[in-house]
Amino acid sequence: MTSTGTGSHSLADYERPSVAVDTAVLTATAKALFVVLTRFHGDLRLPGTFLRAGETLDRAVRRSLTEKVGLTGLRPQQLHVFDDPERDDRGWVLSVAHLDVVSHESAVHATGAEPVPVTDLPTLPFDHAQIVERAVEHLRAEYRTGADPRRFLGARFTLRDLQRVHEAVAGEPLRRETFRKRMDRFVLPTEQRLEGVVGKPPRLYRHRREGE
Amino acid sequence: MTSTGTGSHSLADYERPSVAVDTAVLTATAKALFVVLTRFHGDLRLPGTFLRAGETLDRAVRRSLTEKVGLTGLRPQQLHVFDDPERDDRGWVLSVAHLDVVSHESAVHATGAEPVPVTDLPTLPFDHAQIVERAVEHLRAEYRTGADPRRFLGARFTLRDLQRVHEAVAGEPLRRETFRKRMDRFVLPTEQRLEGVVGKPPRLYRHRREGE
DNA sequence: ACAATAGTGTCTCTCAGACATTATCAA
DNA sequence: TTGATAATGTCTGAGAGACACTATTGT
Repeated sequence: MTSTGTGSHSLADYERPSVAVDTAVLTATAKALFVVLTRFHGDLRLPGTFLRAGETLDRAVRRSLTEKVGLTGLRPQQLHVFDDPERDDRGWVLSVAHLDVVSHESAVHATGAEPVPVTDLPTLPFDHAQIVERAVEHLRAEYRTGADPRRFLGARFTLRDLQRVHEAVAGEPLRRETFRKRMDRFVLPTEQRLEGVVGKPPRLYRHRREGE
Repeated sequence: MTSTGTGSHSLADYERPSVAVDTAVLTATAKALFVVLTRFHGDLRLPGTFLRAGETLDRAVRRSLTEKVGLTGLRPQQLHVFDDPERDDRGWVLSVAHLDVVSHESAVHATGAEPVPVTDLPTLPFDHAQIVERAVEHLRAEYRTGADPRRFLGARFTLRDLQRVHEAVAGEPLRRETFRKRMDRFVLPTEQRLEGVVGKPPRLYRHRREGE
């Protein structure tokens, strides 16, 4: 909107909700997808905070991640607003759910962060379980559209490593040959190979640039 | 969330934003997609309102549509939260953008509603142009997944009419034979035909039910 | 007869899935 | 030499796009 209809109303006429942000920070290893939880009064939950005056949602998310789990430099993305008036017994609180992604190493080393496999979640408060579910589904949709849109891997990578990222995101094994063919559109082979490994040395690939 | 971190804070410690809802109500004719605008102080804009205490976003959207454009019985869907602290010079106002859909007839007859083709929008205030853009993109994505997910058409319809709906949503002409084959998964032919028309009388189709 | 619309058939292309084969390393 | 991994080739089936053809009506 923002129209009050007649103009006779002012913003002060309406009771205002508290607005919080809660973020599912996902990481991927070769074996599974993890979500970063943090401990509050002994229980695990998603990191979150209240939105402050003059602050954007994006900034509130990044501030909460810095404060709660010591993670920075991220690209939060909105997922959904949870708006049940009864969802928080302390009062009227809307929560804007977000998704973000970090490398697994950052998550493991961050103080206050406890990465947990998304397939093995503890009981979470509020709508946090739904948020994780939406975040995973969103990430899966993203990874159906490209090689490594969230850049879990570096500039050069083997197709095997890329496949393991996709398997972690998808939560199921993928056929090797089909996967390679599907990635053909998104990656280009380089002349480099990874040396000193068992088996034929794998070629390193890079992301395909605009119209290559 | 909603975690305050230490527990020493209460909800009252934080300034709270006003929260509004703004809705892009879309309609489709054989020729184009329309969005329902309403006039406020002489200018066109999307219908919207402020969220009230104890109200869900969904209810606020439906209330605003009833009040502003006389439309009811809809299924609003969240699109995005617009959160620029400076977006409304009356104060700190978040807007939760929504999408909804009505038949073109309802929109034309509704008092206060002015349907405008989405390809020919006037200048809109706030983020309303972005909201329309997101709504159209969302509707297009929906119509790529089924025959008539938003039920612009009735229980029985010709494939020609269905194609026209899809063309209005997509904003471009579609190939007839390809379209028919694609719809094969979603619709079933009935024995009825539409009589009294020029050319071979078209068969009426219906939506395919669970596992037909 | 003719124009107009509905509906079907065929061919090609692309892509996914499944299977087989070749290539190149370490141990 | 053997085991492990990388990379390629081939076949089949599904679906999209393009084109041609038949069917059935009103005028």
